Amino acid sequence: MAENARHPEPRYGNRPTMKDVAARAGVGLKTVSRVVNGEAGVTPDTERRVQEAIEALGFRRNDSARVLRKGRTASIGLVLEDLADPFYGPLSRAVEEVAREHGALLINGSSAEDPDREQELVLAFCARRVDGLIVIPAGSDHRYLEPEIKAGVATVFVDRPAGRIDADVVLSDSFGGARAGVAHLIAQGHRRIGFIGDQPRIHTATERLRGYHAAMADAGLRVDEAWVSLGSTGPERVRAAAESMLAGPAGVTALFAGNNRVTVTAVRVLAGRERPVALVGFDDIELADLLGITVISQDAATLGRTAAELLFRRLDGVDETPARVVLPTVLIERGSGEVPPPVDA
Amino acid sequence: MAENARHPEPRYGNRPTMKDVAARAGVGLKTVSRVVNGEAGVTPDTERRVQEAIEALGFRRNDSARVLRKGRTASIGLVLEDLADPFYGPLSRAVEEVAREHGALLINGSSAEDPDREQELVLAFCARRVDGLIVIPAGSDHRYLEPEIKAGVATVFVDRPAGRIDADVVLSDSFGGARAGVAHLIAQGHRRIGFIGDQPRIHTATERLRGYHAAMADAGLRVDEAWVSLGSTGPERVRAAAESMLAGPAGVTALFAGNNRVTVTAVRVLAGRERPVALVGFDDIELADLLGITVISQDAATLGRTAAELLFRRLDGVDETPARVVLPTVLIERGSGEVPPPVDA
DNA sequence: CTGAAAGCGCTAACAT
DNA sequence: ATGTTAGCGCTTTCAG
Repeated sequence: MAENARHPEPRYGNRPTMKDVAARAGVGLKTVSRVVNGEAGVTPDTERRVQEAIEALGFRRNDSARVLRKGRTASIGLVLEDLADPFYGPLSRAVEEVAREHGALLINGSSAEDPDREQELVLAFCARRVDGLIVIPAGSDHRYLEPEIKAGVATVFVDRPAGRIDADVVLSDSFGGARAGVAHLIAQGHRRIGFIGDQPRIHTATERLRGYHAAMADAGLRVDEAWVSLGSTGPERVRAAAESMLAGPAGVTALFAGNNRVTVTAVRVLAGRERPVALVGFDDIELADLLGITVISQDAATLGRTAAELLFRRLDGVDETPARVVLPTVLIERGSGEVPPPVDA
Repeated sequence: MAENARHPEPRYGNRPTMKDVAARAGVGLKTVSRVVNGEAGVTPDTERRVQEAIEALGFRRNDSARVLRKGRTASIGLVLEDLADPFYGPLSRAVEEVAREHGALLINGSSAEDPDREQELVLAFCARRVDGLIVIPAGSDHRYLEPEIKAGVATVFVDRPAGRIDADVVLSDSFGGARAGVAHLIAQGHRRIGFIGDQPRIHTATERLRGYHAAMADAGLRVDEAWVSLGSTGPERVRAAAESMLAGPAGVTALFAGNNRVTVTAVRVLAGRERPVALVGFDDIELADLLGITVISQDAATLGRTAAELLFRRLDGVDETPARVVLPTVLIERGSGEVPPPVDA
């Protein structure tokens, strides 16, 4: 075995190569390659001998070398915000499923909503020569991707549009969804409605806020600036915002929560109050049915699947102008959004 | 541009290489390599020229070639059951975080609880020459991994032990957790307690069932076989199992749910009944606090982090005998588990 | 049906 | 400080 311990590092990853298999099977290198890749033109007998050598040696083709030669890696990269967020799990899974159908693997990365980290991940993926990229943007300037896209890396943005670059994008109808949700509250008789959303640099946050304003304007309702709060979706901030909006006799009688994180905290805050306050949240949540939470639902899995399908269409050579797909949202009435305002409000 | 359209396929991925950069900067290939990798021994002036060429050409190092030479890919593979399951998102994220600290990327795959698919994913990861592997086993025979492990692929199993192979494993204390949960119900006065769990081929399911039996035995309680049901965690099956256990005057007065999927359905079933039934579930769930669900909580993120740290310790050359880490669970009382049995039971 | 030779883009080892 | 050469393990090309 260790006949010649010359190598400074024994390279414990000293795996057998096609050359080794060829030597053992007494055939040429190319024949092994043919067998491994199921190419035609090998005698059953030769094939058997090669297979035996493969088994005996525990050979496994080195895809790095293969990639180097072929140019394609059969892998795609997905950069999202946080895999631990229940919104992104299903999205990622849907992307994986489509990738699998196309024989590709998925490399995942969480940007933690940090533009630098997004870029770092994207470029690392590009260095690995992923065939395509699905990005949920954290930053607002994606010009750094230009050379990559020019070099042929298919790219699709999801959930939020790319900044300063023209590329495919798949979105949920944040504007329309929020507008419908707020209109629903107005239809219950509410006139003082609060909006708590994510940081204003996040596209969906401002779109949903736009929807809120549109619905209020549609109904001819005034918006007090104290009713609107954008910022971190951390529990402390959301709790403070909600309590401030609800305070006093002229406090809001209904809340619109800008995303699932906000909804969760809002539910906790409202659960502790005697007077019922109406609530509609953007994004569905597990067990929201049992808690009776009315939501504007968007389908994360469909978002992911749509993006992935678009990506693979590009990889298959479709060369249309960048698409902008907007997926509809659905209002699901479960009770919390159907609470009327107090009679004395 | 297209001065010479000789190539049959224009290979739109015709990216610049170090050679191109070298030519443009008027330096040798190795100098470019030095600059790209931040190695010492380059004049500031030379470095600047190289950097300019890199910018101008949009060069990005091809890590496939690098990997081929260096032997390590700085990537690890994670095979889990389903990324869309709220239990695995945080686990995956924790693994990613540790990988990131070690400069490695994470490749994800969902086995969908299918042993063949697990193997397929694992072997695909190995072909990509991941440095290490974290596997949540779907199958019960992992001998197919022997050549890989022998070849130096560090491997850690999580959530369930590997089958027929000796390797590191990180588990939650399923047995102890279930035993404590059931003991808690017994302490409330329950004597007829049902157990609904996952398929018996899943290790955690049988371990939790063992815990159930242990707690019952500890209290000298008889177990009616009609009180135990293992199988799919799909809502229909769980609902049927729960309703059958609850039926009749001698039905169970309390339920122990074997995992988060089961708990969710159990909560829905119990919500529709007039007589209160106690419930303790294994795994915490978002919003369980608002719903007052008592659970045995296990920490998915810690599970993932522990496994990843173990993996990287192996990659750093630590060569101890395989470890078996068992993480404790915590009983969180929220109300549903503190309901006493009806007085007439 | 089979194999030898070239080369994918990079890094290691050795010049200069 | 910089360049040259060889070769990682595979696929491609072309010759037997």
